[in-house]
Amino acid sequence: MPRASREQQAAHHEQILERASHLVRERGPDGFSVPELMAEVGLTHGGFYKHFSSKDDLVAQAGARAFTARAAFLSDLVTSAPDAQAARTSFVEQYLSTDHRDHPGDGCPTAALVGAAAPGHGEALREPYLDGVRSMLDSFGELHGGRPGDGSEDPAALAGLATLLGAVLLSRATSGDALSERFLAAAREQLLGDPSPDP
Amino acid sequence: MPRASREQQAAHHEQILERASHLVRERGPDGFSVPELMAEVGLTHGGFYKHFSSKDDLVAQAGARAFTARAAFLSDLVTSAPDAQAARTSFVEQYLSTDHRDHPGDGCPTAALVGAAAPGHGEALREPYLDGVRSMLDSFGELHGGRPGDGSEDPAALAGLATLLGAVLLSRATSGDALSERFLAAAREQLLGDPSPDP
DNA sequence: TGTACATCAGTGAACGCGCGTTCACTGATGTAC
DNA sequence: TGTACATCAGTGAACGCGCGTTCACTGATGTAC
Repeated sequence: MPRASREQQAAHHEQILERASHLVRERGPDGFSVPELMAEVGLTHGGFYKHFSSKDDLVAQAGARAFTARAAFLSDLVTSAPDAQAARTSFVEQYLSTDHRDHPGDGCPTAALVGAAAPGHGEALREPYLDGVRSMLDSFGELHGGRPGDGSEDPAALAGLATLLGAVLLSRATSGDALSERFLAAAREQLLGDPSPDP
Repeated sequence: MPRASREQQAAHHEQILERASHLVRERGPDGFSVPELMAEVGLTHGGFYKHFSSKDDLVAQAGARAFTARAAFLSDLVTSAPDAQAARTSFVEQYLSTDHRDHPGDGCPTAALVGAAAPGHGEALREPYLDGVRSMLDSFGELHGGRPGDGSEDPAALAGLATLLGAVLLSRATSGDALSERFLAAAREQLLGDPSPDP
């Protein structure tokens, strides 16, 4: 496959970035290799550098893309709810679902990348991560009844996000044990006052 | 240094394990190499396999050691408090301190290893992690007024741990930004009803 | 519209590197008498 | 207590491997006339 058309090239770029945005959430920046990623998209590794200047560059873009995709998903979820109370319930129940626990690659990048954004793990994800956290605090803060754009100063939104994120990470780390579902249920109970199980 | 005495060998074993228990919390199981670890202890890498059968074996033991050391630290902290209420305050304030945020290598392994214990990252840490979470739930549950040994069924302890862990991880991921301290303060406020800043 | 040619997306071999692990070797330690 | 010798903790060169990255090459694409 030498010399793809511009259309094909754009499609390949899109496929690489899309696949990477899932892989980086599933396994972290060091959990997949450039040859592996390219093979999954049906290409060979050499062409990678026609699309990205380095793996770090790819990781930064894939991270940013994960946050954008997640924001769109949450926006849809909130828009399709009849009122703010229902939206908040949907938000929390989706976040604390076993589906979200079991599919980090399709899920919240704030949770999936929290380790990779910490100091000592490179700078690639730092800026997209901070933007993503602020955006999530804003959406969650509004559902809490806060003023738009004030999520990052609303203690209820900050503590609520910590509870959601802590519960899903603990639930993933204890997958297969009875504790896993209990973390999800306990966080749901605290945030919604509703101990109803996963549907 | 050929043929160390039994005393020296035991001391080396201890030093390797101790250093590894910090490194694995600071950087994760893949964040340090065997040659690096051995050099930090003043030895060469070849001798490593006289002490451990593989790096995975070391990681499992170093993880278990981190949980044991942490349990001892928390036990001291609780014992030195005048009553259960004061112990609970100490526990939460230590957990949500900037010192704990900035020194993951000396801190809570439940937080530091939450990513490495999740599925798809090897089995080495699975068992020590589950034991560690249960032990932490038990101590925290008792301070909440629950019955001894029932922490893993107490929703307040489960949600409380999720909030603590989520806050410290988000605080680490946003280090250097104003958000970092806000996560700690918001979680402290929720768990203690006390928004007082880090001393 | 047709032709000649420059461009460049993708290929696959090759690079240097650090990893986990192995192993022949060294020489002080620990033991047997 | 002294001597002879087997043991084995630690050394350091070497292994195969997969990584990120480079590069000469290919040949269809896209452009200029």
